[in-house]
Amino acid sequence: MLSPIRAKSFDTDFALDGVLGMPATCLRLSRDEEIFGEGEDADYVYQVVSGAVRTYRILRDGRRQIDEFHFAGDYFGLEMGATHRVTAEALTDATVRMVRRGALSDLAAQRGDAARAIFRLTAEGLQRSQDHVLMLGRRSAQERVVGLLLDIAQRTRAEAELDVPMGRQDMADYLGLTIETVSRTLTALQDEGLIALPSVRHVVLKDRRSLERMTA
Amino acid sequence: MLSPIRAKSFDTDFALDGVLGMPATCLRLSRDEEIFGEGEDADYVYQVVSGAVRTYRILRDGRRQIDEFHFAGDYFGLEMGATHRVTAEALTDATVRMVRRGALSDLAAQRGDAARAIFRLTAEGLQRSQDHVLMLGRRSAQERVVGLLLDIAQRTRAEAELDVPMGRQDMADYLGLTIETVSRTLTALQDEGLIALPSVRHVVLKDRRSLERMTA
DNA sequence: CGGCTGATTGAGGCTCGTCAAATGTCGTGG
DNA sequence: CCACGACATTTGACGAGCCTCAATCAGCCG
Repeated sequence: MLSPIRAKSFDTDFALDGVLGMPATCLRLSRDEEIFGEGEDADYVYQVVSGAVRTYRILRDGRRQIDEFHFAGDYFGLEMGATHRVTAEALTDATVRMVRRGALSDLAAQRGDAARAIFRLTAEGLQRSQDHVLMLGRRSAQERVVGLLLDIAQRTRAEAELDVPMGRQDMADYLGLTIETVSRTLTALQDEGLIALPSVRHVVLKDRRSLERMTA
Repeated sequence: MLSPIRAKSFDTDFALDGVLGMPATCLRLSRDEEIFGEGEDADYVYQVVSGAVRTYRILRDGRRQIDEFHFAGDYFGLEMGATHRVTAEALTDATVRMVRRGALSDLAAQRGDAARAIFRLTAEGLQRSQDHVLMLGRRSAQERVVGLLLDIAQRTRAEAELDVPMGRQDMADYLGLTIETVSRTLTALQDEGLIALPSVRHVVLKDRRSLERMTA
């Protein structure tokens, strides 16, 4: 349901990898470790090397909305503005590369392809966010859960069996649901024969055609 | 609740107005007239001159999600990719300027400030979309309606009394609610003394402080 | 003054949230 | 290897919030 950004971003990756690949500092993170916080100065841009990352915001009363999950190869933290608008944390043990924002804008000023690559990443983020809006505004709990599973499958290049790197609470906070509704929805999908749940963090898509029809 | 993009985009407006101001074709539209459709070739970029515009997507079964409302000065239709991902229609009678996408990318290639301006517009769109996600994922009907009213007030530079340019169905489809819930919520806000509704498309913010506290 | 469209109000139902309890999972230490 | 404890997930019962369907009302234009 969410847009297949990876297929389209090969040259993006290529253009930026020249930058982010070389002088980048690598961070090793353990699960739930914070990478940056909402409101902090945005000095760096990041790329997931391995593992996965969540970015989120919280309301005063504690309600949390996960903005996006970031998988290997994805960039994050490249919002405009001097400060981060979201908090970023490792979803699992992970390693990320970071580049100084200044280095990136220097590069963008020198090389048009790099500037275009950064622009494209931002535009793809916008598309993903718009898909997210559609999901939250107009889809049922079941459609949302299915949409997330298919999105994870696509972004992690999984076939039938997929590895869900986040817990139920993370899924709920991404989908605008509660943990109980996510759990119930997954067992309902299992009962309907659409998926199997060999373990909590593994899902088998047993009828991908039907699942995809639900999210169209 | 939504981000105050206008305050930050003065130089953006300035940089692009040089382009969009001169060789632009102007379209006069009457209410509900389509500007472009989802899936059509994205040949132009647009700016609202007067009136307002909605962009939206619809699911197969007719559910509609309004992506964004665009007011005077706002740009729209500048997604990457060859085709439009949303449909754009005039919310009211409106006039919009349009520039060929090719002209814009030529300019961006020549002038760094123009490229940066376009990038900034996209990044601001992303921020707005993220705010929308938070609203749809984690806010109650009342909080959503209040958020929209305050957003309209801000973007149209209204003080206490504001002009709501869209009907209840548009509000509902932006907020992920039904028309009845929007209507009931507005009368509830009126009963609580937080707003007044002198007419269907006019709202008076009677207690802005309380309203703002609801959306923080 | 009708007639049309859009908004409001009402009654009832369904989906999802809340609260609570049971069950499962995993790491740690015996 | 097993037992234990901490934590995550699942399940259940119930309620709230929002949706659906339907009727009424308000505004607007001929």
